[in-house]
Amino acid sequence: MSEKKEEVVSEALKAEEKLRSMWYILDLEGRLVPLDKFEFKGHENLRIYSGYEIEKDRTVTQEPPHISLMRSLELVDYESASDPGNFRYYPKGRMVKALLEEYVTDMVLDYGGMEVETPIMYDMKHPTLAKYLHRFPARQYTIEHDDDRYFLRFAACFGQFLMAHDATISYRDLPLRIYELTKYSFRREQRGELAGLRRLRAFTMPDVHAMCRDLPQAKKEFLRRYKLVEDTLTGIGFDVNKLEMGLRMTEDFWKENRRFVRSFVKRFGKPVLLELWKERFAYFILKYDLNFIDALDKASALATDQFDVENGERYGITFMDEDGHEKHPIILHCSPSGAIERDIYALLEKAHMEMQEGMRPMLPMWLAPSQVRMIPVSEEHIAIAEDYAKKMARRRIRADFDDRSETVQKKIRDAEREWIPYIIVLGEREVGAERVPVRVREDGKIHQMPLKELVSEIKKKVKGRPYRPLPMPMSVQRRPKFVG
RNA sequence: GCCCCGGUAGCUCAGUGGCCAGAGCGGCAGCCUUGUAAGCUGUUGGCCGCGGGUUCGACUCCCGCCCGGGGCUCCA
Repeated sequence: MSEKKEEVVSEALKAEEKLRSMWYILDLEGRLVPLDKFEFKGHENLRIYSGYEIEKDRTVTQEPPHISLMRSLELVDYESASDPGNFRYYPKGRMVKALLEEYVTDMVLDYGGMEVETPIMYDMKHPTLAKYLHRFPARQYTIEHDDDRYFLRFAACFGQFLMAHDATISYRDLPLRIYELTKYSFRREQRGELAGLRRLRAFTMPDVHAMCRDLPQAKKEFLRRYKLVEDTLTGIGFDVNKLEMGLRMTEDFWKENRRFVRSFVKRFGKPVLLELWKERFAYFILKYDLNFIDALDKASALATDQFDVENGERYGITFMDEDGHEKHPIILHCSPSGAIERDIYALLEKAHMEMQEGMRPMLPMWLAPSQVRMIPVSEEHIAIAEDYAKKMARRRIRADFDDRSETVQKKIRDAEREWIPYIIVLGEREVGAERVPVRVREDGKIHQMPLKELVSEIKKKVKGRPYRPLPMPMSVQRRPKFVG
């Protein structure tokens, strides 16, 4: 091969390959238990996450259930005209994603994050970045233009650090919290690692950094951020108690901060997988991630936070301390929800698992593309259905009406297949009636109630979450089919 | 990236080394005027993933590529 294309493989990638580390379970009593000694009974997901699974019979190797769901619900789809791992979002999917983006952003702003926006591509020759590239275990997309070579960011760190480098910061400003929702972060993952929405090459990641004065302040901030993580994941619709924590740190950090680490695990409330490194090979000395276990027993990280002791110096980020000396901050890197796409993946997988348990699969109420479907019994009732839908829309509820010339049964079936939480059939009996028959997906029963009551029930369920209007026409008749 | 499996209509899928490649769903047209998970009839619709090769003849066999899934690995 005369013109072999040199691939930029970061040193961190190579370093990781020969990394020496030890694995334990750190339990609630603060004991370090080697994996083969830990009693996993009652901690099945931790066993799966730890990779300590005894050969399970998986004769059927199947594709993750969220893949057919993301398509059949018309949320997301492959785009074969792009690079693999770059997806298209249909109107409903865009709405779900936008709501998640807004929600996570709201949470971070509440926490005190200052939202910024930075470029998505950077000069490979930039001295600071070139070094950082080699500290991050990811493959880049590169863009060449004449003699210049750029890479697409794989996280929000670059822009924020360069910004912080130029800022004048006093110790009084710390912890300094900077936030960006990267749309997108790009990582050119190995082809075989891509899987539906679980692992992409372009993804949307909220990234909050906190510049801290010293280790004690960083530890305090770290715990505050853990609350942000917990609240965000819970607010999205996850049960944090069902996630598994991976904690990684250097042996030195463990030795010097045992009490802190133990109390953190206690705070989490379950035993965690702990990886100890003999020496620091990465830019961080501690990191954790919260992992979701999907329908096929695959684990993938959602939220994460890290203690970075290297980039303050590498990027020349300084603050003026009380003693009049310039110092480098410790930087915490956190994604409170993990990638937004991955949240969608996890929500779909969760719904699938619930379906297997005999429940009707649903998205959280605030994310349901259509929350209420009005079904007129015959043509004469379309007007009332439309009227009711509009009434609800005025109360910021996503309601629509099925004005197609189909049987009531067919329309109900279709609404159920869309996972619509509430279905109301409207006919002669409902004209001028006080109450309407609401078919509630959650319990599968029909509840007679005034529209008003349904409005307040929905309001209660979506409280504190952002709102977006119906992402398509209110008339079901007037909607294209994006999939099948 | 490597190994294995797959790609046929918008969707799900059947099919054969050779006459015009099939079904269901969907779309469209008409009928029906519907009461809590699929009403009836008709009709439309296919570079059989792309390129090359073998062959009298390829959707079918071979090679390469692209796309998807699984495994290895890895992460948000």
